[in-house]
Amino acid sequence: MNCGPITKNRNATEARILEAARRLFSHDSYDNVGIRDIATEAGVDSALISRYFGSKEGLFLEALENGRKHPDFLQDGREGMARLAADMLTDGPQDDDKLVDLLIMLNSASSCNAACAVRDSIQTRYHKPVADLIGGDQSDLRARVFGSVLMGLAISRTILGPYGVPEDQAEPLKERIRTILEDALAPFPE
Amino acid sequence: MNCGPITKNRNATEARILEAARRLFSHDSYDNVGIRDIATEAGVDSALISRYFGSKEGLFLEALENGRKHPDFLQDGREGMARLAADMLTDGPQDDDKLVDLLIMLNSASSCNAACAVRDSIQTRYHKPVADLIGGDQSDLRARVFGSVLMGLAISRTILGPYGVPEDQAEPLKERIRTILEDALAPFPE
DNA sequence: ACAAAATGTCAACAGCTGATGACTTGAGAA
DNA sequence: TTCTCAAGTCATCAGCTGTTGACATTTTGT
Repeated sequence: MNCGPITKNRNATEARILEAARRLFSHDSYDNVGIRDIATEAGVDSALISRYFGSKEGLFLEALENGRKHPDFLQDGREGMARLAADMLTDGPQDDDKLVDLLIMLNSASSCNAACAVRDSIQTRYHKPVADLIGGDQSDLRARVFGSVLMGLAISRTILGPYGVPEDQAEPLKERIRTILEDALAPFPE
Repeated sequence: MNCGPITKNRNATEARILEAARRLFSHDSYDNVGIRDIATEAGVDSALISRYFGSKEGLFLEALENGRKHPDFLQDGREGMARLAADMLTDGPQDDDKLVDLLIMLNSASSCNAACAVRDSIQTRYHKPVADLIGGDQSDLRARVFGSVLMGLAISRTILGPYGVPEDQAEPLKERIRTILEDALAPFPE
C-alpha cells in the first residue's frame, strides 16, 4: 500500500506522478483520466499535479516526452525492424512497456486538448527515425505508411484484445505482419 | 441559418439530431462532443436529445448504427476490395462520407463509455463481412489484420492530414497500399 | 536551536457536463 | 372552434472537472 510519500522529496514525487500518468494515459484517453485519478494512482495529493507540472496538459506533455527516445523496434537497425515490430504486436502482455508510448498517443489522438502534442510526437518520435533509417526516395512517405500500419495493428490489439491464436501457431501471423511491414518500407518501384 | 425546426415533426427532428451527431462524432471524441454542441449543430433544444434518445450514450449508439450497413469498399466483391479501400484512403476529401463510420469508431475507441459499442460495431460491421467475403482458412484472423491496417491508415490521415503527395503522383502510393491490403487478405501458406 | 525555504495538505472555487421536471406552443381530431 | 396530446422550451439540478489560495509540516542552511 502506498500511503503518501515516505519522505519529502520533490524529484521522487514528480517521478511517481509521471509514472502513474503514463500508466493511466496508456489505458484511457486524455479526457477520461482525471487529475484525481492520477494523484490516487501515484499516492499523492491532487493539488501537486497542477503545482509541479503547471496543468494537466503540462503533465500530459511531459508524460509523452518521458518515454523512450526511440521506439524499441529500431534497436536492431534496418534489418530487424519489421521482425521486432511484428514480435511486439503479437507476443507479450497487452500493456507491454514497449507499446506504452504508442498507446498514450493513440488513446488521446482524438482529444483536441492533447492532439497537437500527439501529432508532433508521432512525427518526431516515430516517423522521423524510421525515415532516417530506411532512407532513399520518398522515405518520409514510406515511413508514414509503415507507422500507420503499425498503429492500426496496435490499436486493434488494444481495443479488441489479443489475436485468438494459440501460442504455438503464432508464427504464420507473425510472418504475415512482417511481410506487410516490409512491403510498407520497400522503396517505390521506378 | 437554422433557427429551430420549421414545423413540429419528431421524425425530422430526430433525423437532424442524428445527422449532426454523426458529423460531430466523426470529427471529435465521444467525451469532447457535448450534448449542447450537437443540439446547436442540429438547431434544436438540447433537452430533446436526452428526451428522444434516452441519453447521450443512446444517441451515440444510434449514430453508430445509423451508418451504412456494409463498408463501401465491399461493393465490388472480393476483387475490388483492396483497390476501393486504397482509393478511399488516398482520394477524396478528408471527411469523406465513406469514412464517417470508421472515423466515429476511431475517435471514440478509447472512451470507456463508448468503447463496448465501438468494439461490437467494428466486429460486426467491418471484420465479419470481410471474413465472410474472403472465406477460407482463418478468415477471421485475416479479416482482422486487413481491418487493422485499414484503420491505421485512416487514423493517420485523420490525425496527420492527407499524404503530401501531388495528385498526379498518387499512383505509386495507391499501388503500395493495395499491395499491403492484398497481403493482409491472402490465405496463409500451408 | 532557530529561521527560512521547500514540500505537502486541505477546502473551496468557477466552469462545465448530462439529465429532468414543469412549462408553453402548436398540430390535428372531434 | 375547441379539446387534447404530442412537440418543443426553459430553468435548474447534482456531479464532476482542473485549478488555486491559505494553511501545516518537514527539511535545510546558519
